[in-house]
Amino acid sequence: MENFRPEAVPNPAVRRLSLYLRQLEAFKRQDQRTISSKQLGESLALTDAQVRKDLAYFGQFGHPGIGYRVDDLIARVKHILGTDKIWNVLLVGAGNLGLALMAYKGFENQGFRIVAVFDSDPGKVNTGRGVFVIQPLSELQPTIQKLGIRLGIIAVPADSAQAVADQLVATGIQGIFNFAPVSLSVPSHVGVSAVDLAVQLEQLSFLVNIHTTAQQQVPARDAST
Amino acid sequence: MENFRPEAVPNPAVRRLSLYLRQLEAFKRQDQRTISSKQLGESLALTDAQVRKDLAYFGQFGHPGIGYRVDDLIARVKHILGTDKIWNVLLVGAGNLGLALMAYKGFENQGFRIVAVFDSDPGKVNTGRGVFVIQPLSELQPTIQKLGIRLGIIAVPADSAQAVADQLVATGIQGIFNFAPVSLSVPSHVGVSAVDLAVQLEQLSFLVNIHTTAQQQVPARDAST
DNA sequence: GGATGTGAATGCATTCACAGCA
DNA sequence: TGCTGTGAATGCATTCACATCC
Repeated sequence: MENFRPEAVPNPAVRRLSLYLRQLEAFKRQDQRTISSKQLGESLALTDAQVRKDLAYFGQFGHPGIGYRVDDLIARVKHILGTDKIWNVLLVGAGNLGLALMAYKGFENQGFRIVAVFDSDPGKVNTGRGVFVIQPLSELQPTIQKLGIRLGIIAVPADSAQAVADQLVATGIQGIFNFAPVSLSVPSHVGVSAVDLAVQLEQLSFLVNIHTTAQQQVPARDAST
Repeated sequence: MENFRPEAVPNPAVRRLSLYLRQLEAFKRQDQRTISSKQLGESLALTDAQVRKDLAYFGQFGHPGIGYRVDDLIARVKHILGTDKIWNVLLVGAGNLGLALMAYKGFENQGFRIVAVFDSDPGKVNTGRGVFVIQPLSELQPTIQKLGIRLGIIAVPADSAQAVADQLVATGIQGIFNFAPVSLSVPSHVGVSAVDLAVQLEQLSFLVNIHTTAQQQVPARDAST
């Protein structure tokens, strides 16, 4: 088995591993058996050296003169990322976002299965949403134990997110996927991954503003058609 | 006005600027008039030096011996990020995710207003979804010009995302907020910000796996209570 | 005294360039 | 020859530490 020291792997390399996996699956769909670091890099606008170094953090997967065997690399990357098996996941928050997440097919494809849904609103509890029955938060602990849940998704408003996180941590959950626009504080043994729409929107706004401003510096001499 | 060279600003600093803004608004709600880099940093688990350096990339906003005036800094950061005015935004894709985005109040609060919704499915076109009427993609160009839209959100399946991006670029859109799990390729004058659930999930899975593995190295001697 | 802004020093990530293997 | 894996060199971001100002 590949053996690597996680603390020696740069964070950006782990991010890119996900991108490699997706490209590899695309290449596989096109029946490509083998791929070079150059090809894989070009498909993602990265250098070949970057690709090789990233993969080498995790083990020796390539074959000099040949490249990487696509099937093999997919399997290895999935194993490294932990997506070679099913994760049972719970969802807290059955608002608009929660509903969209319940309906989202992508989770299942990636090996993440939402198996329980919770909401603090008594009006929502025990109503069915698709295949899910919404439970009260008091059921967190027994449900987690019964179903062997290790990951939780937080899709509640900002002001209750930290409280929900605390509850999840108390039940022994190991990872939190946070959609609320706040930085959660959790013990170091709990993993957190966040989707922060506010931050992303502001980044986009900043990017566009820069371009617009740069344009203004070269006053818009209309040279069209 | 503050004047900074965008190319001299590290990307991570721009990300953190968004976080600073959110904290500043929280401090303002608690009627705090002034804040030091130390306070601001602690609230986000960053060092004071980091905060000062980040802000200094954009101008001189602080007062030695005093700190930063909260109101003032909020206004300046908003101006830098470009969220001190309303952005008209269009949305392509009226599936589950699109519906959630239409219902999401956070956009409006941040100064992003969805003013038009498009979908390629003829069965959805001209149906109303809340306050929105879904238009066919053929209406992109005229709508963008009529409403002065500069940003587009892509909430369509992976296999049509690049085609939609190409159409948006062709209409002269300046920024794209991409929810589809693909790396879009667009000209360099078009800004892209992406939310990639697949990548985020895999990061979380990786994080949790590391902790689990580390735990296994010290075999679970139960020392509870 | 209490705080900012910033050059200098450190640390981390990427790129280079090449030895070595199929 | 073609390609990987990797030490060495570079480049970028963070942290330190201090001159400066209210």
